[in-house]
Amino acid sequence: MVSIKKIATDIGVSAATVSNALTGKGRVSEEMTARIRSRAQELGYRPNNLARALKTGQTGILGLVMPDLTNPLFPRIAQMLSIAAERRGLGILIGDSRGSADEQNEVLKRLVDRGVDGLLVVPQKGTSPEMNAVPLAIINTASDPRNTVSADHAGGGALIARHISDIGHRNVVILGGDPVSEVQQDRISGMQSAMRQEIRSSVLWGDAGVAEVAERVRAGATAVLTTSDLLALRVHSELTRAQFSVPRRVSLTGFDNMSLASVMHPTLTTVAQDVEAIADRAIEILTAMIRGQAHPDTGRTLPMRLVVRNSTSNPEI
Amino acid sequence: MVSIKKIATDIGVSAATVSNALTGKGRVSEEMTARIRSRAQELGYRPNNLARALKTGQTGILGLVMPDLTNPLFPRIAQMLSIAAERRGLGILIGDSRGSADEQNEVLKRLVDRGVDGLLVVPQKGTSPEMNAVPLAIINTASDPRNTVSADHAGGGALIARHISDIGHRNVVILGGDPVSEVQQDRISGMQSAMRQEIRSSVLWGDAGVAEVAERVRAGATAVLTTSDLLALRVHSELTRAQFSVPRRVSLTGFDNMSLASVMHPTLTTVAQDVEAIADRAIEILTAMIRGQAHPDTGRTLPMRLVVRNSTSNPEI
DNA sequence: CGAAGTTGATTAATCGTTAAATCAAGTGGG
DNA sequence: CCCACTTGATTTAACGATTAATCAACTTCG
Repeated sequence: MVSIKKIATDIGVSAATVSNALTGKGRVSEEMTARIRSRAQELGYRPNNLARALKTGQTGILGLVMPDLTNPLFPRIAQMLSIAAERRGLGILIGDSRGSADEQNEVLKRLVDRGVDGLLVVPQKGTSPEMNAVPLAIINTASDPRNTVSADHAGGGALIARHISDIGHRNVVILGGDPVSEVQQDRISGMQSAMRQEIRSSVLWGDAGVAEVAERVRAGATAVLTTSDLLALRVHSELTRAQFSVPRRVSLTGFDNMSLASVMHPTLTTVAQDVEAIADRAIEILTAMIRGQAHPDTGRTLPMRLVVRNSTSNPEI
Repeated sequence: MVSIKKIATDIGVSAATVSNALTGKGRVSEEMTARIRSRAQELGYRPNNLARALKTGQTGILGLVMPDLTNPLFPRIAQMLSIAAERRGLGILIGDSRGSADEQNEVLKRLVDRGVDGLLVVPQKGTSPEMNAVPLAIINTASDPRNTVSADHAGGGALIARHISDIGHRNVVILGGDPVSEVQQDRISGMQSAMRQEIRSSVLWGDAGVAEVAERVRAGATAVLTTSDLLALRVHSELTRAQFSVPRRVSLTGFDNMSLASVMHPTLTTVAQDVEAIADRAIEILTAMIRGQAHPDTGRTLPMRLVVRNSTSNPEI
């Protein structure tokens, strides 16, 4: 490996001068800078980030902790984060917080031990990660607004509910996956708050809820609003089994606009998060915190977008 | 931050002794080791991995490069790799090789610059990553057997084809996503080689292929074998639109056993990769290479498993 | 009892880079 | 012509660990 010292002795100058020339920091003459730069180029010099990090205390690496990569939305977030980080010359070290909240904190510690400058966390449902060794940005939970970047889940719920309400439904079922998830709670309360007074709605949860949906439709519900596309797909199976046609007999909506939403039959009405914007803002806010600055967008949620497809229509009378 | 030196002066011993006591390397008395260990514990000492890495030349970090996280199988691989790595005390730095093969090589370089000890690569379709600075393990492409860990895609194709053939189909359509992908080619050639002589089969590709499937069924095909679950879902939409019932009129199979396979309607017959085993072996082989050893399993593929669900049945006659 | 070996610790160098302090030489001004 | 200032480079120390070499103090044994 070719080091700064090699270049130095090579040109006959001190290591400090080489460092200064390459980083443009100290005082080096134009001419010397040029000579050093070109020699570095020739030798194929690549700075040793470990040594640099040891000295400066900054690794240029962010830790990313996700609860469960099987949720298809998270990989998209991870990818966008990775792109946003790379654009700023930062790397991303991943940690998996499967299992308990304790495990989550363990992973955070491990990442800090590895020298990350900051942490990006999509928290386990219902947990609030703590770490004071380095700055920390939380993604996608609206609960803690200090350092959180999140889609406006409640707003998204409202969009869906207004759509359903606008096209004439008056008796709807809301289905959530897990009441522990604050995200899902936000989505549901958004739905509820946006529905006009005259609409009858009730909330079901989890596997039991999925099993009960057909019953509710039989009892008069004309629309099923779920908190995830995957849940919607499962409901669709149940409805098909029970011989209820979507959207003719019952309208169905998802959440998150995953790839399957445009590919299932019928295609699914849902709301989309602007994942790219979330990732970008998360990195922006975190790097600002690392620099010790406050970021103006901290705590503001990002709007969601209604995507109307073929799984919703007027209720038949 | 509490360093080794702090502990040293604290106890009144040299830094080297502390290092030896903590790592268990040099010669330190039982008693002194105990004292040092407990003091380190008290102070909450955490070794600085950067400093250690600088000296030893090993960071304990592996680079992971994936082509496209939107493919839902990759996140599962990433997660399993992350778990397998963590179990061995290793970290994973991610890089996204979206775009060209050039980009892929850029990412590899960046990771090496950051000091990774080795690289795990799921290559872009049709590319073969090169990097001689550090050991490199390739995942899921059978093309280059030296340092490759892969499911037995051809074997998986054979499993599916044999199943279809066993239950009586004699006229099948094979549908691939992209002929550039060697994985998909392997799957398809596996299907073809396992089908009995008397079976008529033809291969379609991509969007045009999806559009043509219904036509082929109308012309007498009774089964559609695809190279991915997502593709199968799209085909299912087309078939439904064309009023062909699955599996009554036509059987349909996917590949990879993604979560949607068990949740769509009808549930999808497919083949599963043992992702955990692949991840584990990949890490195992890579760490062996890093230690400079050869691993006995290098180049052997891992068997796939047939998962029969409701999308396949006897052809109606 | 002296040579050789063992034990438990210390010293000093090093990994590659950065940064503050220092220094030599040239420049300009009064 | 001398003092103050600027420029361009060097020295030196440090970041936090590891490791080879060294050393003092005991053991052991012929």
